[in-house]
Amino acid sequence: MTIREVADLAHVSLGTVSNVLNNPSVVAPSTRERVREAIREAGFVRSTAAQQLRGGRSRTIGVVVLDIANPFFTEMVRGAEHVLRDHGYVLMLCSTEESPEQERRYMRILEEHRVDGLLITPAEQDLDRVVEFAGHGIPTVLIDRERGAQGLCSATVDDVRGGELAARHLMELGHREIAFLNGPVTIRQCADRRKGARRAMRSLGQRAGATLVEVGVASTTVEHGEAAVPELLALDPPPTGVICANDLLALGVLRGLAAAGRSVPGDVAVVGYDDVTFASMLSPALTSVRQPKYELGAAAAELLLEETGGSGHEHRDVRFEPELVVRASSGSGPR
Amino acid sequence: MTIREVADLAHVSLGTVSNVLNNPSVVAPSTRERVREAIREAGFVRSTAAQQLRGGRSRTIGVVVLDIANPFFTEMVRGAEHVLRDHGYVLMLCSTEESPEQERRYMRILEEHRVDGLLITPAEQDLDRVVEFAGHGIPTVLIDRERGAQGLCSATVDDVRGGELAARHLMELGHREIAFLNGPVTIRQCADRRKGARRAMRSLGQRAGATLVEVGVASTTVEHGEAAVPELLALDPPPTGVICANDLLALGVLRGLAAAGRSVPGDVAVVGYDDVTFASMLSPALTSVRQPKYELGAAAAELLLEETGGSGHEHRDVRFEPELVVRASSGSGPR
DNA sequence: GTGAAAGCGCTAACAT
DNA sequence: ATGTTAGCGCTTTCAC
Repeated sequence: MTIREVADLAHVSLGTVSNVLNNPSVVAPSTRERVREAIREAGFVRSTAAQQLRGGRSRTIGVVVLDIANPFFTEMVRGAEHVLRDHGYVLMLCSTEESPEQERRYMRILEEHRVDGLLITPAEQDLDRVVEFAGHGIPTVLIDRERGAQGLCSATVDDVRGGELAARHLMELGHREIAFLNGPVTIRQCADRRKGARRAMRSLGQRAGATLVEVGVASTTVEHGEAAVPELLALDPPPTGVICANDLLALGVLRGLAAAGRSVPGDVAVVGYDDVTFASMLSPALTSVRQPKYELGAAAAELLLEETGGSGHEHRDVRFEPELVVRASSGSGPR
Repeated sequence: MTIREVADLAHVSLGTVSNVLNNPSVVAPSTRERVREAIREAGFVRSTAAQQLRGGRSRTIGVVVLDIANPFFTEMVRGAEHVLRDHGYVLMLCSTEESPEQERRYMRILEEHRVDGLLITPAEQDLDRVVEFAGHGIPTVLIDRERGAQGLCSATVDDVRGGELAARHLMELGHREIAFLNGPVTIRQCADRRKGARRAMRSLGQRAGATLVEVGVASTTVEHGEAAVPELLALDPPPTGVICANDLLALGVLRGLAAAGRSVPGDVAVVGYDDVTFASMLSPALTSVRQPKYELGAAAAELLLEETGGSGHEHRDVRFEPELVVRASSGSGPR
């Protein structure tokens, strides 16, 4: 079904059909109705691809996240979807599962699709690919990653601060042997949270003789968190507190600790990161660093729209502050 | 950057460039290399839109789910993404948030994008729109909704059975006043789970004088679950057990019950549905009806590929069985 | 083995 | 107010 066939059906030219679609006011009311009727009758649906070829816009936004299974990203995507759908965009969602290679593949495909914009939480340490992508003229907004010197926008949460909040909390409770269960530090969030924890360590912990030991896992999932528990427990001296790079890891740790017969917070205090919906309902309720997930996605989408809008856009970073939410899992100090 | 410019750069015709892209073996090795070099140099990225216009395929699959914030759908999408990405497809993800209107809007857009296939968990009761969509020649697979008489494929879990398992469990524990906290019954999952619960009621409960009261909410979210607690508690006689249409609702109920000072399972037993990852770690651990989420998405995607493949495809339903996972929240019977 | 040319469905500039 | 036309970037015959 093409515009051409609709035109024949309504006994007008193809240009007129295009006009009732894009510029109805210039068409005489009677013709307009006739054409609309023909469109309905024919079940005509215009082709975005053809529009795109002609006009250049694909009405499509690429969204690249680290892990669609993580409620953090899910909330973030929801925020972005809400603002973008109101502007007629549809999301091409890509979950890299923290693999730089998968990320490259997806970015390639998104470029082939000529997305009108890109929202990305990069899995890769250096931003060359993303900058290159943006250099091809596609508005790009980083999420959870500062734009740095690059000509990009970003929406971020202060992860260094967040890491600091978590570590400071455990130290103030009296913990001296703290483990940091971290994901790949190629991921900025992981690197920054660690950095913050270390900073808290230096400012508060040094005098007190506190130590921060890092345990790394390949991916920030429940499974990896659970699998890391033996290694955590084998540390010498054993940690009395564990900070997890996100709530998924923390959930795994809670599960692993329970399986190992350790009590939380009695034997080990646990702090997560993200404050996903279910964190407050876990057993024990998880102390976590809250991020404004929905707002982050929405802000990134707004930045993208602004940039797409064109005229006089200036790249900038919208920054949110994390907040420590204290619950049972961090207890009241080591025994 | 077009194929034309690449051709000029490599001093060949545009047709030859197309050949090295789509049919490299027919091009002489030396020319092929020259062209590839030009492609690299020029940073050429082909346009899916143009390919689509010519060839008809968009390399895009529409995925319409009820709620992206629900880990159930997230896992399902992951399953679908894994199989589809290996075939060069990218997903256009649309979350209707259980709104039929939003669903219609999204389906329209997906049709304009000429997606090569559609995976959908319908929010709307009747399938007319979906059938119409499929009638336009777009392979369509229903998820979590039986295909019925329509010429469609589907991947489903036996929700009637699941509802039955949940109700039977509570009755076997001795509960006689059971509430069913349900979402909109326009959603088949909700209707079927209720149906199963009622069936269990008839087969086991009648003699025992058990009753099943339904409380409905507008949307199956944590918030709605929590908000429904007062209504649940105001029931006369008050229920000793609550079955929730999904785990998100159950999580909300758990939270609301805690806020109201009721203990679970002491005062009220709670059963969820989906067995999302965090269900086992809630306090108390949630008894739930497990569904094979990832497999469901993957199976639907496979069906879609099969149908896209064309030749000799026969519509069918891939059916999975739910499984009751008993944990603390359902306790050992009413006191 | 390589090039020329038609046309996919649409928009927008221009002609009537 | 309506019609005509040139291309957007590509694939795919068909000729050379």
